[in-house]
Amino acid sequence: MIESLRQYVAHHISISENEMEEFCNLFHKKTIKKKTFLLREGEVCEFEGFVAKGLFRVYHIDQNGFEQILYFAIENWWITDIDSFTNGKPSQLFIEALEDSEVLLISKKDKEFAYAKLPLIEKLFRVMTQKTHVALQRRMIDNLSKAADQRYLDFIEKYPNHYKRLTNLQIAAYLGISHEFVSKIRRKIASRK
Amino acid sequence: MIESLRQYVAHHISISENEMEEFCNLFHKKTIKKKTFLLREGEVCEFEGFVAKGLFRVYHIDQNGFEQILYFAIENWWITDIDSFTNGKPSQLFIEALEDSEVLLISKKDKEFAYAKLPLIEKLFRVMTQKTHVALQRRMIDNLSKAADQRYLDFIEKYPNHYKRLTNLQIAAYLGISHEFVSKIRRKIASRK
DNA sequence: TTCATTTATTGAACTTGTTCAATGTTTTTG
DNA sequence: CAAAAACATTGAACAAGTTCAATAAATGAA
Repeated sequence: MIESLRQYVAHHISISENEMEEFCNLFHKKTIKKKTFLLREGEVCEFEGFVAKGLFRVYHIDQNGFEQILYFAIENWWITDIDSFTNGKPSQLFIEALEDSEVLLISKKDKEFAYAKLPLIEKLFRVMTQKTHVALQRRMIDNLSKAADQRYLDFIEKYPNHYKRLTNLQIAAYLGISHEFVSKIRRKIASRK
Repeated sequence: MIESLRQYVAHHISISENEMEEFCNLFHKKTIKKKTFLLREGEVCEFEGFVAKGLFRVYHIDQNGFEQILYFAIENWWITDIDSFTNGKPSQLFIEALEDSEVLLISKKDKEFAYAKLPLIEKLFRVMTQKTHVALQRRMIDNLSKAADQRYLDFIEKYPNHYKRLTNLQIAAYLGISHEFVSKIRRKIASRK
């Protein structure tokens, strides 16, 4: 399963086999069962994780008990609470496996070691963070401008692989609408075909 | 006006006077009049800018001609289109001065030069990008969970200095609601005091 | 200062999305 | 396999936010 991480790294930067080995050795494998948590609100996030297998949701629960899903992470995605991880603050987020999953975790200390020893790793994470940020900007704009049915269509078009593995409830919490309304959108879409 | 950039840098990292000088010399001053553009949709964003004075809006115009404001930048904020700047793509954004403003611009080449020569500068931008990202995550969650009136209240509480310098129309485009509804929210708030 | 332009307010009718409750369907688990 | 639990669908009543149009207020430029 470390193989998928190697491929991810090789796809983004060119480093020697030795460096690759050294970097990948900083990660620890963790197997995590469906419906269990990698992180809960209040805990300090001590890891950055690469999803080798499975599906996670990263979400927040507001004062009224509603969930907002920040993102879903499948194979080759990274999961962490950046704010908690980098600043050592208690997290406001939950990270939960939605399927039996496997994840490769790196600690803060080891990540800093990697930055210091392997400058290209700094580049790897910088590029990744940037991409994530651009995607979130795009999502913000779409949320500000598009109606729920369009956002639903965009979601299933943009993430066809996620979509099949998610329930209406989860998609609703990502789109910021009620799951009943997701049902109604589906019906409407089906009827106009 | 370079003084405000020096202060910003000094506040985030510890570098020598020589390094500070070298870094700050990579920036070019630009004075920009109210209602003029630093970037328009379709152009490639060739700069990263530090606002020394004034106020900018960074926004997108959708297919229906509606504006979505990604953020407002006042003194000590940075402005750029990361996606366009880092990937050399045509921008989907507009950056417009809402007041007569002064901005310090650095080119991509000079920024890379700084990264190569002054490792702490890499840290500076990494921390900044991270903060920006965390703030956007927070905003995303709030947009998913909170009603417009609460978002309006949060906005004026969080950005009291922006608020005074903005019109209802601009705040509406940031919150993703109509400006008429901003009026109605204001009336409601005023009446319950 | 004055006139033109932009911005803000208001109301009425409308659209989008929510809530609640009931029912049916699928998935999990012992 | 059967029972329980989780998930999905539907409708009716409601709430949140939009749209359009009219008017008032503020700002800016000559």
